[in-house]
Amino acid sequence: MNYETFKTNIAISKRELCRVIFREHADTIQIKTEETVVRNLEKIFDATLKISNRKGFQAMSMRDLSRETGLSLGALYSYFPSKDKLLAMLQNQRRGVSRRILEEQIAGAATPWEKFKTTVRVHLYLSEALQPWFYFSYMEAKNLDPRQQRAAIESELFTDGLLADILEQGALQGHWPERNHEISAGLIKAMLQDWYLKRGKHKRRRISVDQYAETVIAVMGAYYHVNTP
Amino acid sequence: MNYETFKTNIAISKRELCRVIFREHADTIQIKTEETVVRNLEKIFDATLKISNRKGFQAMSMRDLSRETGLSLGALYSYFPSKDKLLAMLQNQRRGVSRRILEEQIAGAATPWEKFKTTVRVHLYLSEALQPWFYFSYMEAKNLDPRQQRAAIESELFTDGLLADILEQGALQGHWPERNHEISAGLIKAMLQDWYLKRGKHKRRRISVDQYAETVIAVMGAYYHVNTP
DNA sequence: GTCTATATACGGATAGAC
DNA sequence: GTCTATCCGTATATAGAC
Repeated sequence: MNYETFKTNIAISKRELCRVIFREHADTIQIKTEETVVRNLEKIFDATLKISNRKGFQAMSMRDLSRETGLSLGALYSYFPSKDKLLAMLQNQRRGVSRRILEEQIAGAATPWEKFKTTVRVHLYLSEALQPWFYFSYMEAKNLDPRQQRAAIESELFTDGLLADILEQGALQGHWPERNHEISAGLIKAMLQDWYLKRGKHKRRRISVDQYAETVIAVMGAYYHVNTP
Repeated sequence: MNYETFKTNIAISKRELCRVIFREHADTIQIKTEETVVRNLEKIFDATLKISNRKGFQAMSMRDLSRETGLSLGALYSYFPSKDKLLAMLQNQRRGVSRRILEEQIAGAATPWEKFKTTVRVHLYLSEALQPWFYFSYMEAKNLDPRQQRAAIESELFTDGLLADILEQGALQGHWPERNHEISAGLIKAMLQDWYLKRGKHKRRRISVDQYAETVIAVMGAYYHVNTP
């Protein structure tokens, strides 16, 4: 698998994400025509991510958002009840989709090493396809209310746990030596997150997501004594 | 070297940092008695980091800061001319100190591998000693004005360059094989930054900074075929 | 040096016309 | 569905007393 095949197979369009969000928030969204809502939600989310990722969600005023989307203040408020809820809408959905795709893809891998490589690649590919969403949910996590902050932390620990379990499995099955798999998982996660946190840097250096994935795999392969070509 | 010895040898007290900041900003600080300024700056910085690292610098109001420091709004404004300048004061100083200490320590190491290990350890030890400052300057970098944002990016690239140079040197001297050292340096940096970005997680898992340092060194040692005990 | 009181602007959010 | 006009709270920053 590489990024190209992933993109065509998965097709997680922003459009689709917006449609899901609309269905889940039909109660708080005042407009009822699905096509209109999806079209405008996409505009709103794009604009929010664009402005927030430059100067922070708190620093983005509703007037900024109005200017960027071309919608009036009043119109904006018929798509979400408050600025805080807008934040929550953006945060939750991305996590659910990522988790589902990640689990589906891992299930298709046979050995622990295959599972490991799949996790690394799929995580990177997801964050590549939805970079502004990933960046946003990392940087704005602390602006959530306590309840949702717990959800964000749990989600962080979920990937860590996934990776640690795979590494543990491989050690139990004798594919590689024992290590502190919890620390390893944390280090891998750090490398995966750096891909979307420093996107500008990687772009400037002309590093492709596939090249990055293979390097992360090679580094951990060496540490776990897995022979890689 | 371990964290204990580092801490006693270096003694980068917050107090000292505040004193340097005072001297550099003597023109904009209205109060002139050094002892008073240093004492209050320490209170102000501690409070700013505490509040900002919880809910973000933008979300911290001057009234929050007044409450936390015990100083009135009026008093606060005699220590800095605007909230933005306060942000800048916090950002700049930390970088200068870190860079100086890092370069001093690396100069004392003989081989590329020793230099590498020193860089990893010193970076982690610095961020351990000044965790709130490191976290803050990472998370709030985007709130700086463009001029200072460039300085922050340069500082990011400086550590990357330092690491890449060391790795390059080692390859040239035949200590290890050729690799894409630029990517390697980025991955290492990501692991180093994760230490202060996810401090809560590491604390909960009872991972010590020394244990973390040795794991990062072991991982990259394996990738670069360096024999580690 | 530090305080209280206040000027002034800008923020989120809503009402009601079209 | 979308707009304009506006309410009202809270923000940063300053003036001037002590």
